[in-house]
Amino acid sequence: MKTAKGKGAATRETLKPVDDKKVGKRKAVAKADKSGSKAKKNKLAKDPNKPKRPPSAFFVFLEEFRKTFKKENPTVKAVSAVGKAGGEKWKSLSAAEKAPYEAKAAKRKGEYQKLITAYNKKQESTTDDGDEESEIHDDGEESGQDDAEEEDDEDEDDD
DNA sequence: CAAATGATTGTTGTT
DNA sequence: AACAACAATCATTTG
Repeated sequence: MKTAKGKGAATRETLKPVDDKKVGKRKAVAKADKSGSKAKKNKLAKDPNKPKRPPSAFFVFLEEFRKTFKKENPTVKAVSAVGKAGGEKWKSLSAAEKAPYEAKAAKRKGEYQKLITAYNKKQESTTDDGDEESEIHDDGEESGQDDAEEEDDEDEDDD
């Protein structure tokens, strides 16, 4: 067993290179850039068709928590209040309680990956070199496809 | 009037 | 591998 302090691959021990409670506002998600000027935003083009990221277990839990929170706190006004309360509560939950939320989040993730794949497939068409990959040809196409089969499987362990 | 912000954690995406 | 930004929400606030 050498490797002494190598921490080599950090098998156990929580690896936390950065633990900043607040990185100082990661970003305020800048959006809406339509001020006449066309800023050539190379790299990372955002497409309106790009599926949004799936909600994490925390968000799934939050959605329900929000309702409850507002129900018990109809006077609350800031979203931060629910966020803070939800965050603390979330940490208070046990893995078993988070399980159902994670399960839902996991499912959402699967669907998202499918969407992303389809989205990527559409984008994959042009083999042009990458300079101006933004081909702005707006025009309806893509006739329906993909039928969503709503499947609600409730697997609850019996106790 | 319209858009950003604030606050939470988790997950995905990019380098 | 590790960091960076974003996912929902909604009243408040600023330009």
